[in-house]
Amino acid sequence: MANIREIAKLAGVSVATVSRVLNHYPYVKEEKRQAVWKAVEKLNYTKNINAVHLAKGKTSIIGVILPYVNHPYFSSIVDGISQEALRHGYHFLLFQTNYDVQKELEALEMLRVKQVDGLIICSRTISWEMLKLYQEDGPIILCEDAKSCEMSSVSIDHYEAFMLGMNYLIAKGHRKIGYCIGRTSGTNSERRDAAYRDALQNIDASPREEWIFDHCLEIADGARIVKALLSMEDKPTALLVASDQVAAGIVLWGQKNGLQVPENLAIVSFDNHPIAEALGITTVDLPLLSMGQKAFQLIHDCFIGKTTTNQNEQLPVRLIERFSV
Amino acid sequence: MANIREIAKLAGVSVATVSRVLNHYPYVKEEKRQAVWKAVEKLNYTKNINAVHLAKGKTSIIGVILPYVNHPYFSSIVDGISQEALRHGYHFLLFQTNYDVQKELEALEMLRVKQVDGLIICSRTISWEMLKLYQEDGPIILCEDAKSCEMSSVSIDHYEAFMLGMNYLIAKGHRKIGYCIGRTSGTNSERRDAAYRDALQNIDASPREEWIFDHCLEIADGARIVKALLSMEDKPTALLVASDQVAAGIVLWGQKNGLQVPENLAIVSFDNHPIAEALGITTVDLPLLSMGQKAFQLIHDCFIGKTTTNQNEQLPVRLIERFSV
DNA sequence: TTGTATGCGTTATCAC
DNA sequence: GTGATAACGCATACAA
Repeated sequence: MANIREIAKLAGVSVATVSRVLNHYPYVKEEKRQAVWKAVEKLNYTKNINAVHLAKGKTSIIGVILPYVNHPYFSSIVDGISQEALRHGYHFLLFQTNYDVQKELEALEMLRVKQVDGLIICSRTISWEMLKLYQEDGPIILCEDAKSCEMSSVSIDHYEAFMLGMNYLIAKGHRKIGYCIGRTSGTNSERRDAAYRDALQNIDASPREEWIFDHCLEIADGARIVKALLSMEDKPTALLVASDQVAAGIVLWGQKNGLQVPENLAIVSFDNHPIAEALGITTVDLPLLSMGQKAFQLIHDCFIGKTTTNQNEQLPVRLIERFSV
Repeated sequence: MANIREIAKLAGVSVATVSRVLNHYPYVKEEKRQAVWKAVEKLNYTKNINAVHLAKGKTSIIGVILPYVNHPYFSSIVDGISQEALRHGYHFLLFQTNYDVQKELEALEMLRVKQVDGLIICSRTISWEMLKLYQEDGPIILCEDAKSCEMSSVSIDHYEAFMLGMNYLIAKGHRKIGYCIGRTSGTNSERRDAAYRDALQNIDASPREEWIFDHCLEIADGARIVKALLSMEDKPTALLVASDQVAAGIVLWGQKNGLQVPENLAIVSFDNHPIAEALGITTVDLPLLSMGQKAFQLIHDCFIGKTTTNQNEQLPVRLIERFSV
């Protein structure tokens, strides 16, 4: 593979001039410019991008940390990041962690070793304290409210979203309300839980731990929820379901097992993915694509020095009324 | 940021020895090894991976080309690639092309400039001829049958899969059969179309172009299909649907509009994603996760020199009988 | 076992 | 405008 020196020799100029031509500098005599391009053509030359990375000390690659790529919630975010990165000539490495701290640490190491210029963390297990150790190695953007820990973030106001759902259910007369969630730990989940409890307190009702269902991620989990509900003596009359996928599962397995939505159980879910529309599920629209785009924009602002302070953006949500309540 | 030279100085050894320690070479005296690690610790040293890439001439990064990341079909494949890459200490860059040839070319360039060591192409628009120009730059694995163009591939036998579905429908007495597909071009789509026509020929039936629905990708497309079917005078009695997502859309929008599955329309779909089980849709299981894993394994075999010839693997499919026929 | 010297392919500085 | 040459940070062949 030809390198810049061979080009220089063939074109009869110095490597510096070749570099200038290749990088579209002004102030190169036209005839030399021509000669360089001719040599490039002739030797079928391409830059070795690793050399560029080394010389420049940056890669134009960002890292994206997420637990699962094969889930609509996260692949929507990735979609947004991807679109925006492409527009700015950036690439991204995907780190699928399955919420394993070891894997999260490995991804963070990529920032230290300069494999990536920055990091977007869609969801995490690792602690904020640990995270902050890597802040000096490059910009990190979190997809959760990180104002209190003094890191940059773009997030959905999950408290507001859950509150919206709760108040809607309450307005429709429900008092026995439970919820389904992917995991109970994590900033976003904790905010949702807080909204749940606050909303119940507002109507002098108390939360019921057995109405809170953990590990709800995909359609198949709906079967488990339905089964659990059916075997309960004192059932909730309504459920907030933190993923349209799970809500769909509940609706569909409910149909088969005599638990009708909304007759026997009201549901408000979250995301507003196509499946919710198809099933007529009332859902809170979460701007996941926008969040991905915004996350990249924030990190890019750091790269170009537009931003030096921590930014914390919140994206609005809205309830979409359909027929599951 | 400290570099290897500073470590060498502080530890009182040469850079070569530092490198040996860092890369776990044998034949380094224990006390020097200790000294090096102590210096590493003290200066909070990390390798600059770009320098490693430059010196080694490789990156341990592969590129993955796909049209959409936010679609279960593709994110399943990515999941497989991701899992397997991680096991072998590789990372991957995702190139979302939206089937845009320009973007596909940009991704291929990453192979030329040594940004990636190899490429997995999940789906493409670009021609085989163009693709072959990049073969000399590194291994390329296609997720489609590429035997005839002499490139490596791991694929699902979509001809067999479609034939399986067709014969099942035919055995159930259907003769008026159409199909839904993501796009009509592409190796995989062409193989499916061939199976469709061959199967009909076997029963002396002829294909009906108006029963072939293009651009079927996600749930929402089901609404369009249902509408089209309802306005047809001469309807098909059965449909092969190349994605569970679309099949789900047809079932759900059909319910709302008086087109019952299977009473008015039989459906066999493909993928065997959770939504198909939830809706009781008879589907052909496609091993997408395995395909992703296998794709990485093939490319890895090239890296370690285990394979020099083109490999063409086919993964088996199986029909899962449920209640949509 | 260890050190020296060189290569990897650019970019960037500085003198002319 | 242009060319030498020094970084960039590491791996490795070769010599000792």
